[in-house]
Amino acid sequence: MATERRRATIYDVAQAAGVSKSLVSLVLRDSPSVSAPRRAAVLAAIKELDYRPSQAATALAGGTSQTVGVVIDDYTNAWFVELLRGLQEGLASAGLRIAVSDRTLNTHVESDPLDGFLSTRVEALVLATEPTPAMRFSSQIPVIVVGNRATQVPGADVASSDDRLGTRQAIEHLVSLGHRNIGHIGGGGGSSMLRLAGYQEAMKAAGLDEHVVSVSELTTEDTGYRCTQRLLDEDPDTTAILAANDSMAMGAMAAAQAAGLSVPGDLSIIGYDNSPLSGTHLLHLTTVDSRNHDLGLHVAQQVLSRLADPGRDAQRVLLEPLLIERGTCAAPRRP
Amino acid sequence: MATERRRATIYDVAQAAGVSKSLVSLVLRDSPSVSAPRRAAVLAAIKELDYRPSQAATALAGGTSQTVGVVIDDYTNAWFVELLRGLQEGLASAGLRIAVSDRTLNTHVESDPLDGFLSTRVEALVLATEPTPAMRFSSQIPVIVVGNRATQVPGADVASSDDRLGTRQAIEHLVSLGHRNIGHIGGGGGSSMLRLAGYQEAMKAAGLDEHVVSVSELTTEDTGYRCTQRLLDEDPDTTAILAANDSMAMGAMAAAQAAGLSVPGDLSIIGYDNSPLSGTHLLHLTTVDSRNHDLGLHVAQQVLSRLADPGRDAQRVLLEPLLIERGTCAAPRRP
DNA sequence: CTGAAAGCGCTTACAG
DNA sequence: CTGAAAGCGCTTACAG
Repeated sequence: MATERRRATIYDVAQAAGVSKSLVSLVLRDSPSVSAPRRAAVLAAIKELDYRPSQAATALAGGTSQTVGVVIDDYTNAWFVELLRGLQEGLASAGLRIAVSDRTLNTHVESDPLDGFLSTRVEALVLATEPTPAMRFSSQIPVIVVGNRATQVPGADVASSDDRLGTRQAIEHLVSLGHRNIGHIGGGGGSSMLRLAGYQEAMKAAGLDEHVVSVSELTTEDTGYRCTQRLLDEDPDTTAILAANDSMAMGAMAAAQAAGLSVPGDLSIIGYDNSPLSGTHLLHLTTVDSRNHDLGLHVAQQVLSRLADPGRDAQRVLLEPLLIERGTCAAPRRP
Repeated sequence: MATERRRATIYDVAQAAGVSKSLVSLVLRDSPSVSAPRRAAVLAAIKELDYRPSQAATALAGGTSQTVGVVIDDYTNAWFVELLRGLQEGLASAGLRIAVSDRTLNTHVESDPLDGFLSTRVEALVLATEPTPAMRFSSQIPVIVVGNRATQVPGADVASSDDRLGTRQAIEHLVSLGHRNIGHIGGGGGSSMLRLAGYQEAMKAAGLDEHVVSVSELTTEDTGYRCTQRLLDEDPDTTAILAANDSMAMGAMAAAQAAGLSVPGDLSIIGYDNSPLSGTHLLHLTTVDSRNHDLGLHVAQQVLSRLADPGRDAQRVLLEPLLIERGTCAAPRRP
């Protein structure tokens, strides 16, 4: 029944509750200046009519979308999930919702995911991706860049994990186990460069020779496999490998297996990201946790403080990563 | 410069282009009844002013959001990615965009992701998740259920892959290799039940005894590991395992490894989903492809045809899955 | 094509 | 608290 009836509006609710339209609006926005009985009457009418405020009308009349746009690279990248969760948690109390745009998903449709967000009039823009030229000049709205990026966005806040420190910790762990022949496999991008730098610093500090292999910009399981093959080929005495991320570490494990090397007996491996993958029985991978959930929470704070004070100086948040010891590291057989 | 200026509206564009407001509106919606020179003038003004139509105003005035809401379980589930891509491709030509809501993400915030979508006035709802009670009565708007679900939504279209056929194909493949002791590990949910049924049918058809192990509703790597341990414990003569999905298959590989069994030498394993995981060097897993991209395309067609003809009968689409042969199956050592 | 007008469903003061 | 009013930025006929 009532299938053909049009959607209930605020007028219908007011009429059903026997109050004014303004009062309904006040109840909707949780105004304290509404008496309990009237509030109850309005809520009852809302429920009765299955009324839901039109987001379009609310946004247009209120002049605010109450939405934060988030651009990510690709849904398949697991680190976004925890980031989004933290971000949403931190924003929810302020009544802000998030809208997510996958860059690869939109690539065939719009020139830039930014377009949609600007039409939506998002309150702020969170870029968990390498900023495109258009994103560098988004002006008007607050921008928070998440992660270590090659491109700078003028005036934007930045929040990231201290990738350089993370790989330094990983190398120190391997060195403390007695490893001296430690290779690094990596790819391109801002994070990869910092992780490489941390590796180099720590190796230098320990008085050890570097051995870095990279076969492409990508940091996939396949490139990890190929990098490891080359690394083991170039230096068969390698006893440990630090990968730029868990996917590459997974590839390293496959290459070790193919070479007849046991992990961690013959070869120790450390990943990066503490992805769901790394916690599996099959990998049980020692890795570095970037604390993406915490990062999301910090980003939420940056969004809120920026909205409260649009004129404030740009902030930088740098989180300390955590080494997660699991089963892929051991003392080398031949130190 | 122009930092403090308010956003350009359709009035500003009209004025800058020296035309009427109505004409701008026509250009925005690609009306053919606009002369080339005027259209060019309007487009130039739009570019000049960096004008972007307000989505809220467009939706409110036009009475249509041009948005399709998609509810998924969890961003970490890789099969959604291809589904979303196909869906978006199929919807883009009709000018429809998609909005995605992650159920676990929203669980702490709204009672139901449906609320947000109804406020947005989405044109249609795509449920790639087990429908909640609220979703069963969404009424008014078209609903398309994707995947094999335990719950029915009255009047909704359904699109899914033929899971039962998929596991049947998998078992037939194992049988043709000479396996007779084939176990199945699974969990709960609509897909799992159908995959189980396909296993049972094929085993029966081949005159073989079933051996099914399930330790929980979940179909994770961990449950796959534990199911396999139990299965091997209950029947050490098992030569092949069919898992309800790739994650469980990964757990099976870990359990085989822990038990000192080589894959596929001692034990053949087949997964399901053809996830990115299954294609890695480390797994190189034989699996079944559900053709999720195609599924997304079909769902898009269902959305469009339903919007074109709201009164049409509910449709069912059932896609034939594809067995992907990789490296985890071989003839059994002891047939 | 133009131009004036009404309306989409809300929010926001504001006088009572 | 109410009630009438203006306005958010568009779309949609409609007379010219």
